[in-house]
Amino acid sequence: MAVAVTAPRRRSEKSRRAIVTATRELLLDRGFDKLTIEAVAARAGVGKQTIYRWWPSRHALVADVILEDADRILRPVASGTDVTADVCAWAVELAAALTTARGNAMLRFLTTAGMEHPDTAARLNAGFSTPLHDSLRSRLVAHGCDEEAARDAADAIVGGIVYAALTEGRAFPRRRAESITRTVIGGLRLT
Amino acid sequence: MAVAVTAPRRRSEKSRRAIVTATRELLLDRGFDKLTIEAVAARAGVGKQTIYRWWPSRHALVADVILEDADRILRPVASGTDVTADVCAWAVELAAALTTARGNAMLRFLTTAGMEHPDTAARLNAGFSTPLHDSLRSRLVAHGCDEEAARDAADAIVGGIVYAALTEGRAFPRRRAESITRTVIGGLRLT
Amino acid sequence: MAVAVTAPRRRSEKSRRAIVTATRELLLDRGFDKLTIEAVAARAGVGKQTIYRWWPSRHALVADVILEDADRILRPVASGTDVTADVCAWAVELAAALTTARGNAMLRFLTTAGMEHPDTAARLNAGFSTPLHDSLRSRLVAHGCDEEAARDAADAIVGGIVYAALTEGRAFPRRRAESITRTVIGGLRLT
Amino acid sequence: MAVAVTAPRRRSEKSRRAIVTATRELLLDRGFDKLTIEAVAARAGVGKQTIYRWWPSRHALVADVILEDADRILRPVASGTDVTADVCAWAVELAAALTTARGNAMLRFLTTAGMEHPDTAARLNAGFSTPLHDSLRSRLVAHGCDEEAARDAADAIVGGIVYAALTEGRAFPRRRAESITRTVIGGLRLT
DNA sequence: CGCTAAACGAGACGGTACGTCCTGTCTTAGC
DNA sequence: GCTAAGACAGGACGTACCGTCTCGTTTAGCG
Repeated sequence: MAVAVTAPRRRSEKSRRAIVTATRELLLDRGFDKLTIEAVAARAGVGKQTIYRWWPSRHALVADVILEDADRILRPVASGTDVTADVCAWAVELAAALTTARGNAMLRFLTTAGMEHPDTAARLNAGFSTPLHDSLRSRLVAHGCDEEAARDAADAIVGGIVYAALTEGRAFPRRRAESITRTVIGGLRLT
Repeated sequence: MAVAVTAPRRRSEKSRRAIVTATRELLLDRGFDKLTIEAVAARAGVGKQTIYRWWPSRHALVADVILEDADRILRPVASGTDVTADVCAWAVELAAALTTARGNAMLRFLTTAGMEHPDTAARLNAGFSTPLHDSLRSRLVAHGCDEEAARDAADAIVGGIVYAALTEGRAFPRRRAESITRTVIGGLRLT
Repeated sequence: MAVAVTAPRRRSEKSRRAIVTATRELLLDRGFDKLTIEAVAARAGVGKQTIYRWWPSRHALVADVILEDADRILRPVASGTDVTADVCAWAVELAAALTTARGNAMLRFLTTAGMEHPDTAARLNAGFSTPLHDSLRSRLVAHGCDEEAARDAADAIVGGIVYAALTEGRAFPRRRAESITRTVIGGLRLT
Repeated sequence: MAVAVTAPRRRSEKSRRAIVTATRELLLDRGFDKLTIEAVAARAGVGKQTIYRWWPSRHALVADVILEDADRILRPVASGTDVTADVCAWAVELAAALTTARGNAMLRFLTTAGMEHPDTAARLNAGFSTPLHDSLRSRLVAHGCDEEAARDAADAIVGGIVYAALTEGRAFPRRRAESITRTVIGGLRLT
């Protein structure tokens, strides 16, 4: 019988939101490695300790902020009659999200934030890469693609788009997302 | 008219090597964001100014170190009779390089180092992503693949492998690199 | 202050004692300026607020602790037949009290605690310096010494011993207290 | 022949003076325990590290400042024909110095600063108590007073005045310094 | 071959931010 | 209904590095 062993530390929701908001704002207009805990605290009108009390590191804080915004990027693949069309549309939408100023910035923070601390990396994978990959893969499987091929195709499509958005930045043209997707899907045997 | 384009900068090669070596060592055993100029200077037995004289920033220094090691990762695609076999072998080799302790670390530094400073990012792209992509793409074109399809396939294969190596780290199994590659190439019309 | 002795303050005597005891202990084994309210609260098993409710500052708390221990140091001058002998004995006893580990520590806290806040200084003077001075002075007056000379001699003896105990610490030899006392008293015209 | 083994660490005299001056000013208008290293650094226009590089603690810094001002208080006893007059004059001057706003403040810092750290206490004793005591004692010895009596008388006079200045603050009347001095000297056998 | 200017090692400097500790106030859960 | 427990805004601590700036000391290349 699960008794509430963990004391329900009376955390101030107001402070939490102020901190997350301040972090998001600073992240967008100064970039990840100009982001300092002191600046966040000052902008949020909060003591530094209140940040350190609830987040172990700057990376973890940024991770939380990004995860809160995850749904701007993560969308399910539509389940219409034409798989290829659905997947292409989804891919273009993904590319679009990753080439907005905000989305591209988020992608970079995402990559950097997970770099040093394995726990943060794991959380970010669970919140991003995995759902992204899974939604595509399961859509393909639902259309008769075998598991392994679906996984490979998902790797290729997601990897192709994300890696391009990472190296080419906002210059990556959305239509190439469609082009890549078609090339990969073309080789699969679908119903 | 004071030209003297080739300024005979009397730069000490000994110091340069000591700095690059010290940076590489510290990078591998402390990680990118624990790397400090002071630590590099101390380990190299060099004054801080000597570093600042020749490199504008920590990112640029790391970029140089990584580029010096680039050939551990970049290999041309073999030009045998079987394109698929050649590309698969190359892909597996790439995955292998990116999943060694050193290679995976380098991939992460590469990603992080290019994140803040556009110039550094450009140099790193020119030294890594571009050659990687090009060597694969040109091999495909040489086999009758049309330009656009070759580019897309190269995006999918390189992206798929690199992105997986980035998110899954050393756990990424090399055989999946082959599997991805086959899936993508399967859809192309090759001679 | 200190009128209404039986003030019906709904104050928990248990907490008061726990706080004072904890303060005394921390004072003796960490020193005055390592003494923190949080540490006192923790050791006394008391909320911080309970301390702040009854004492305005750290100095005041320490003052209370010291005043509770005052009788270890303050003794009346014996009223035997030989003034000089009585005063010398008293002086040696004072020096002894001020050169125990605890007494010397107390002397220092006493001095420091009164330094910043005038009210605290006044309370400490009333509890220490004044009684010390008065008991000596009145004994001398009782033996025919005129008021002014008695006051000066008391200043010289008390000051001489306390100042020496302050500057020389525990190294101050008790017999010098006697020697000083004899030198001063020697100049007075006593019955 | 002592070669200058110790490297002459190129310390900035300008910074040193700025720090000492800032400390003195803050000490006088905010008091010892409101004195913060950060405030000193800010007022001196200096990095905190520059303070920490040369002084181990706040107490040590204050000690230096006080010692630089020592000569405002320390004066030799005049060597005229009348010992009593010379000593009285000296005592009144001492009392005067200790009852100016600045002198009294210094006396308190002196006492507090030496409280926690034995090294600082030793330096301050060597710079203050000892010279004060010695100049008086040697003057007495020079006039035929035996060593032990001179030491006791010096203890009584210096202690009487300093202790009074400490407990009574600026209210201590200078003429009482003379009165105490006369009372003590009256008991000595001088030539 | 000796002069001279640069590059060098060392490290002090004014600063920024760190992560920790404590202050004094305010809130809440549990006896 | 008190009170311990402790979260909060704030501020100073002492440390680590930043990037700049002298200091002497090599050292390379020209004159």
